[in-house]
Amino acid sequence: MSETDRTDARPRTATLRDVALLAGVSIATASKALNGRANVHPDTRRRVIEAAERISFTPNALAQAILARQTGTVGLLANDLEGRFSLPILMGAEDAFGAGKISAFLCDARDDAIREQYHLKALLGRRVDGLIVVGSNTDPRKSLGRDLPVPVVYAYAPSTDERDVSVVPDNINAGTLAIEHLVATGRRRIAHISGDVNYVAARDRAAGARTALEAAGLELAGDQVRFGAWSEAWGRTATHALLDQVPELDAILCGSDQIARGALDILRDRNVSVPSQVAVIGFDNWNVMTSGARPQLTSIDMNFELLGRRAAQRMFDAIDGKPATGVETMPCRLVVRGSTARDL
Amino acid sequence: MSETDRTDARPRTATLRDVALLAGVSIATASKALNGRANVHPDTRRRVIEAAERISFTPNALAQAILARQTGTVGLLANDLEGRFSLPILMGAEDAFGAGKISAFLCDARDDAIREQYHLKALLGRRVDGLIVVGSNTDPRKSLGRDLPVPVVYAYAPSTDERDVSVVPDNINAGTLAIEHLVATGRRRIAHISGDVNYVAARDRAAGARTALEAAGLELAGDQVRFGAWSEAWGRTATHALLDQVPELDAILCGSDQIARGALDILRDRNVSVPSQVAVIGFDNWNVMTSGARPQLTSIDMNFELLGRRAAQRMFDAIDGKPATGVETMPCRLVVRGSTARDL
DNA sequence: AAATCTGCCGAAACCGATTTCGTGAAACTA
DNA sequence: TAGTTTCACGAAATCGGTTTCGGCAGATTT
Repeated sequence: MSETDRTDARPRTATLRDVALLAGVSIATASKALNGRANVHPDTRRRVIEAAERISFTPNALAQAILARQTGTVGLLANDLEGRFSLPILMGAEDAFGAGKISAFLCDARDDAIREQYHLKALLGRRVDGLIVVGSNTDPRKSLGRDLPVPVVYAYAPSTDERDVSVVPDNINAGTLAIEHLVATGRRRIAHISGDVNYVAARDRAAGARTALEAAGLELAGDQVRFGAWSEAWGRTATHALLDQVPELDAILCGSDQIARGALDILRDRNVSVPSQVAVIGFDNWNVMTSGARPQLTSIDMNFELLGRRAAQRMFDAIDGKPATGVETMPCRLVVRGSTARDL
Repeated sequence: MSETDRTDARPRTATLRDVALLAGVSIATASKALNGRANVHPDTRRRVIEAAERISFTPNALAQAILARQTGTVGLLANDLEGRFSLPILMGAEDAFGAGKISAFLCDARDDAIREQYHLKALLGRRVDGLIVVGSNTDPRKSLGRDLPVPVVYAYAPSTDERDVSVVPDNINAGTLAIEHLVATGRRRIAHISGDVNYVAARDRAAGARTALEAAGLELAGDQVRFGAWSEAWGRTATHALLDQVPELDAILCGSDQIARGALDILRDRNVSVPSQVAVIGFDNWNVMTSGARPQLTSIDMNFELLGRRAAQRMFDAIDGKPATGVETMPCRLVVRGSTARDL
């Protein structure tokens, strides 16, 4: 104990050689004993294991990796500064990796192609077994290329190259889910405020909503989707205009939780009761937005953890066996709260 | 090109040996040529470099690390599921690591000691050069121990062991900054709503605020700090009670941006004008909270990136040279927006 | 007693790099 | 021309593990 006390003289980490020496066996035998290989006498094995514990030996994963040609690491190449998507995805991936034989490098390229290439190079140098690329939004993004030495899975934002593997949330389904919920709770005059029309996510959600409306024999209140920005401010602006134009509406489908927060604020300002007069629903199920709202906000959860798990799964499939191709969409999930449920 | 087309037969990654063979030199010479070592003929060097590019050779960082006894990796052991703190800290650390010679493993222990030990073991096995431990709140946390083979820096949450190195935001200073700003803008009857009193952050901010109030010769409006929860709901509840008890107040210091959002909502409900009648200020400067508020919310930024940079710095100091000890506090930063500035 | 089998162990090769040191040829000096 | 220096290069050791293969006891068979 006294020899580890000096903070300024870190002792060399124990090596297998040290274990072997201490146990009085060869390095080869020590290795076999610790890895549960056959043809080691029980007594010998016990001695080796004790020796290893005594000097708290931890096998050098680098040395193992260089032999096995597998590092047990993956690279997570993210572009969303906030980690809004990449962190849940990382969690999901970590779960999928199982008991944790795998560690993840997290890099943020900040939507900069140069930085991305840079990190890519670094990750390949570290011989990651695979890569998960997380976009900053659901718009398709440029492929990293098809001649990489490791499998790549694109999560959240699909690759533009159809031969790549992509896993994305099903925004169309999300729009449908939202409308179906509103219709099921008796709403008939439903308006739609969304974010930037240049985003595929905005258009897909709108498309899904339109389909569901048609299926229910309804028309969109206010004639058209009001595209704008992904902000509370836009939610407020649009809701004002909407209420002026369509005073009789009984539900607002909002393209994001933030837009929904804006809508809720204006409804309250104008003494429109939620949910009794008007229901409000958002997308993303971002806890910080939904739980603080008055009333709490019903939202469509994009299932990022599921997305991450699936992406990890796809990576493994590619690593050992047959790689898939194409874009796989993952279902979303309705989370009902006070802004749509009259009896909550 | 045709040989890399087959997706199901990944070619072995190029090795230095391949480069040497292709350039017609020995492995040793190839290494020297690529690393800019002396005593290599210019022509030879050129040949080697060309060969390396031809087969897009990337040196195996694992092999390098095993020799150098330095992996160029660090472990980030986080506990905040949302990544609210650990991600900015990771960014700051990445910046501090310079041109990117260093990659970071991100692990989330989810505030579970078992999981933490597990990840710790894995990271040590991968021979990280150092560890940064990020807590889920600013309360002191248990040390990982003093007999680890690598330096550890605790960020956001300090270690309970004073011999460890910790870098935390200066919550006392944050409270002072907030009050000074309110006083400087002419506020005199300032109330304080904060979060869970069990959190050191809440108490420290309150202490800093009290000091600044006394320095200005003021007393807290409403007699005492109203501790509660870190939520919008508590912000609303407390603001209601506060306005009933102290109708003449002209500023509310809120323990977090979320509490501040709640306060703003109630002020608006009760037709109290912000900032002309009452100023509101929050902590954390969480963009999603501040920018959507009406008016936009003045807040104290805890400088997480700076924190991360400093933590990384401390780690390097410990790696090569003299390790520091004790808790270092980092200054915070006032960000003025419409909720306190009459002319914004 | 000789021949065969079995179980346990260690020597050595290997992974992919870096670095030290020795060797041979060319270029210099005397 | 003989002796010395300089330069370019390669053989080999090294890092920390895993795995193959051969050898040597001791036990079993004939």
